[in-house]
Amino acid sequence: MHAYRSHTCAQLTKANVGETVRLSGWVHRVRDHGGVLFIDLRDHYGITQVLADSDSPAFAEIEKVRAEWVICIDGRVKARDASLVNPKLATGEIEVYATGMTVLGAADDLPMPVFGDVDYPEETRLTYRFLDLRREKLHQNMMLRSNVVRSIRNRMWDQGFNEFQTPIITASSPEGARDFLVPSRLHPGKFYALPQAPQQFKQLIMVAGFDRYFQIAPCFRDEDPRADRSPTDFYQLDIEMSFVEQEDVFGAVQPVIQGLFEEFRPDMKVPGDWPRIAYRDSMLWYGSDKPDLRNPIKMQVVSEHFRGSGFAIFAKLLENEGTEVRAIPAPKGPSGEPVGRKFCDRMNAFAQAQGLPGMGYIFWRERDEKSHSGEAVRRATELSDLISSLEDSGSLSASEESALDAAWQQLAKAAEHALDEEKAALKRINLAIDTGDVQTAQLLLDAYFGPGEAAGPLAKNIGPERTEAIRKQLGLEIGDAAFFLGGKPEQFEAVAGKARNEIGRELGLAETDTFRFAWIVDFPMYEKTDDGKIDFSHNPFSMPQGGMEALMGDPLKVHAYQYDLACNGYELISGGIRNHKPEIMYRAFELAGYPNSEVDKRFGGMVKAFKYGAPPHGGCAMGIDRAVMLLADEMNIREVIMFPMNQRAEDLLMGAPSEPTNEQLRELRLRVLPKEA
RNA sequence: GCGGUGGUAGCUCAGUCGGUUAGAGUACCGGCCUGUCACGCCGGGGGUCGCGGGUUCGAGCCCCGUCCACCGCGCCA
Repeated sequence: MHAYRSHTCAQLTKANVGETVRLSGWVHRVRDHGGVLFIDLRDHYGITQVLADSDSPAFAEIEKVRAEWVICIDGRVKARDASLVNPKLATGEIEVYATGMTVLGAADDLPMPVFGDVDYPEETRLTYRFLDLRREKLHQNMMLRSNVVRSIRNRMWDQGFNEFQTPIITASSPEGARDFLVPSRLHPGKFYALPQAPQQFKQLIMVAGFDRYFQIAPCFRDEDPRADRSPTDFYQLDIEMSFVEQEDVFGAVQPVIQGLFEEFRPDMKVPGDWPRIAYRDSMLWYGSDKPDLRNPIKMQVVSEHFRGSGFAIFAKLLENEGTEVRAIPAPKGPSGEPVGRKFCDRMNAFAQAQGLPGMGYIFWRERDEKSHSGEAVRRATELSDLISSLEDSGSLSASEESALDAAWQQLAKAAEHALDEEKAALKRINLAIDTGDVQTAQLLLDAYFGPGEAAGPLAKNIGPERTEAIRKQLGLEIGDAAFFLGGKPEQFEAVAGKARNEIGRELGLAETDTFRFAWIVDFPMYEKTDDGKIDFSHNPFSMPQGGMEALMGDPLKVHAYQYDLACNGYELISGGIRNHKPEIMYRAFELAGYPNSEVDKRFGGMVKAFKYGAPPHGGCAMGIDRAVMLLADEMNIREVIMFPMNQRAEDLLMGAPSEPTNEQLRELRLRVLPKEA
């Protein structure tokens, strides 16, 4: 017999009944009935019920065990009566009658239970991470992660990629984030850096001719965390390919990612059409460069409807250079419940909480028939239909002309008690029909006599014609609403994106059973910093679209061969076609204010390599932690990392960071400055 | 660095308008219990209400400061 076990806690079935077995594991749960007691014995693989009664020689010892002790049980496999079978357990048809027990590792009282799925404070969970990891959910998340990494490797190898390891202790590489530095003992006063990504190494691997590289690579960045961003370190699937254009990278990556998501979430849809969306469009339509496309809301520019309108805030604002008014359409959700004033006011408050002056809104409701009867609405619809068939035929027959005339007369009669402005509209409709201006005629018909009317303070200010034109542009109907934001787009875009999410969520518009992917492309190469300087807007390694020629014009108009893959509101992948030409690289840096000497100093190794025959190349990197988050349906990245840091980048279990000994500091020739008062 | 939310028993939480000795569940300890699988029943121990100050006859509750945690912003592909 093996020292610890003959079977795991998930293995025994009816077929083993009568066998003498040895099991080891943790005491998951004890149920002591006095004369008989049950232990749920748990290991990595599963749970087996152990039974002992007063006839068992081990009974007295077993009565003493407590939750999370590690014990070894000798016993006999016994079938359970049909009425006692536990269908929730794989081993539920049997139990093990204990004849002997050894305590392998006793446990103190627990700071948090392993049994059950109650939420516990992060601090406790992180301090006792080993207990948390025993719990079912985290244990499963980590197994998912392991399986995901295996699947990724297999898929990459199958596509002819080779995995290579790159240095961890290396040179600082200014990719944007803050470096983690490592003091050098052999070179006092000098420091290594931990790589923010294996960026330069993978490009060197391409120059070295290996053609297709990948690595599950650790990356280190000294930045503050977010729920979806681990401080200190995280893992990437790092990919690089030679002799490729952007679409080649997409073509290599999509089957890996799609296959991965299909493999681990068979319950979810993974549509294979991954649109390419320009960065500029993504910001306009979704207010984000990582849009959640499960939400169907697409924002639009509606400035023209507000220019010179009675809504002074927007009308004035539009007189300034670079301003726009954008609409967030809010169609009613699957419930069919009209989007009303209450909801609109709540969203307005949401925008204000995000620091905007507010969001104007319009909602469309059934026409209130105070000024004219429902008859007018019906006649207007008839007339509208007639006009549109007229538009199709192009000219009027005599019978058509008289039909139009009759319809018009009936409308005028039905609208006998109309308000003055409606009567004025009637006249204009007639005129528009006469001059063959079908569009104007229909707009006026719908605006003043259509079945729906626009409501809300903003609608009153701009009047029915403009609101109707907006409704038509946005494709909305009665029961729907729209929100409006104005100003310089860069100042409200992000909040608009959040509002879009919030509206989609509250109205229940978004899909819940789908992973929606999209490539976001054509990122700007440069951006203007707050103090008016030109700087790289992403990483400086991407090839500018248009090459050297493009770098001779306005830098802010240059797009880079730089792309992200967005999935359900997360940025899953980021990559680019690299700049492999030294002269273009020097120029690119020059535009950002770095002289050639600076390029040589910071990327000397790589630029030198480019001078000895560099292939065109490009690639990308996928956040492993993020991918597992999405697959595990977790909102927090710590749920998919074995030993994560807390919000202040501390490892509560290991006690990092910690103070070095004086000996260590002396050896490194370092002195710690006291904290400033 | 800034903003939001929170901090009451080992753990999860309740605690009304400022008012008697701060409660429940769970875990732990003791007793009973031979078919449970969140076993059940009886009893017990366990509290600097994050910390400091203030207002008040009286503070878990109100005020000021401070520390800690999480979420967000800044930052970060």
